[in-house]
Amino acid sequence: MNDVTIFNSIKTDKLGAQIGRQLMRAIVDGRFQVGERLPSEHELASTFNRSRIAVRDALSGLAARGIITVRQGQGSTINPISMWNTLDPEVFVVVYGDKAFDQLLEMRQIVEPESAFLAAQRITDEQVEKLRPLSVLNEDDTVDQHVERDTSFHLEIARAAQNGVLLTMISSISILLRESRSCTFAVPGEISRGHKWHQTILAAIEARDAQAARIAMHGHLDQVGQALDKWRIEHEDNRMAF
Amino acid sequence: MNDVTIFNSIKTDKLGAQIGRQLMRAIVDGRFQVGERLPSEHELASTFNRSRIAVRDALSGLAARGIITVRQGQGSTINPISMWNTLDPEVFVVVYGDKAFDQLLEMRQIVEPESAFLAAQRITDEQVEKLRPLSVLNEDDTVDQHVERDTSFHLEIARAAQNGVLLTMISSISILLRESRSCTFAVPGEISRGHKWHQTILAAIEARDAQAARIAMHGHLDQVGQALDKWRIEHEDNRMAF
DNA sequence: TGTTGTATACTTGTCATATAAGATTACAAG
DNA sequence: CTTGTAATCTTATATGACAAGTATACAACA
Repeated sequence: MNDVTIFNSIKTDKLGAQIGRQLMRAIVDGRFQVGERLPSEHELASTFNRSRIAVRDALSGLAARGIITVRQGQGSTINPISMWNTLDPEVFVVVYGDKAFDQLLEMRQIVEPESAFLAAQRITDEQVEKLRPLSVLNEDDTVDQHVERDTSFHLEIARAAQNGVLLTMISSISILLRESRSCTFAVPGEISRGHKWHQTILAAIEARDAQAARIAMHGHLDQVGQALDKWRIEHEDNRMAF
Repeated sequence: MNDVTIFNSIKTDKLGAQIGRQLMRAIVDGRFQVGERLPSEHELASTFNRSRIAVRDALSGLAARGIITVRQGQGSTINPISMWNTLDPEVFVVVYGDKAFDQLLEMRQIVEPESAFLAAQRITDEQVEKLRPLSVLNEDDTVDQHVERDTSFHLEIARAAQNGVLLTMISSISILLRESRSCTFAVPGEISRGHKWHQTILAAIEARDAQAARIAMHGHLDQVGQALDKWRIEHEDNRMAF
């Protein structure tokens, strides 16, 4: 009855999702060209040796993510990548792999300082109280707890900015950022550095000093970028082994 | 055989999408609480007087957008709004209605100047050639053509910024912005003002002057905001009629 | 009292089969 | 060259069935 997770969760994916992933992988790998037609549902059912229902599940999943367009009587055609919903985590990991950290960080550096800026102008007293405990990073906690706390802190700031679109964007990024955060928190001394920056940001927001909040958030993200670089240098030899 | 579209396209939505929209509307209207269970597929099939297949289509659509979680043996439960993919156009229009223009514009003012900044630094000669014709706004074209051209121009700049995440964000916004653009282009003189700003932005990017590109994009969006205000004043009386 | 097994009823997941309806093609009729 | 039509692809929807996960109540047991 302890909190530690010993066993991995048993994978219980629906058939449609599994088939969908295989199809997505095939599309991303270029086995089907943009504009090309996929095999018919009947054919796919045969090749995967599953029912048409399962195949339809998979196809409707791909269609919902903008990857294909299904039309009655005509079949399924592959959409240009510009139509894909690459912010969907399922799509993102396949399209970008694990090496999108730089792009994500660059995006954060564009959006999050402004998020802090607006938050400092618009945050309510209630939201300040909610934000304060989230700013603490305790050395004794586990990596997962750090990731959780850090994510919540940045999300709460976005919420305080009182712009639903901004909040949605940042939370989309947050989901994709989980792995990156695990890496940076593994760098020695990063927790206390992160903690100090969080306090600086919090103080600026509490004081309703928008400019200071923007600058502090920018500095914080610079520090995150440096941590990411350090982590990479430390793990470069591992990658060379492959 | 002319280009002008006289007739509206016949709506040919799939049953699942229609049922899904009705369910989404019911959820947003608060007829079901967060965490609550939806009626079973069988019950829903009865109430909508459709097959279970159609209902399952609808539910899997909602699940793909993060609105509900479907679990075997347990039914479908409604997720907290933080899990909803509100960037999905289908979800966005229901959640935010038509009055999210301000939030969208604020988001653009955060993201797009940086998009132009990065584009000026990273654009290739080929991309400049693609961008140039898109910058032209011709007074003789239809509103739809303006919207199309304008959207492409801003998207191409985002593409030139060479950051997939940024591009995806801006294209997500673009889809939601279609209606807003139709409004602003209806304001007299707005086409030529937009044209001039586009030329300014293009020139800055062509000259690889990142600072100038950022400033120009910011000015352009300020002008769009003013146009939106003008449009609102002009249409205020119409809204009072309701 | 508290735990364990079990039956039961409810849920979604998957399947096979059939029919409706849109899309495409070829081709005959005018 | 256009129009109508049949054939044949495709997906859309319906029906009925069974498998399998989940929750609950309750008996059996310690």
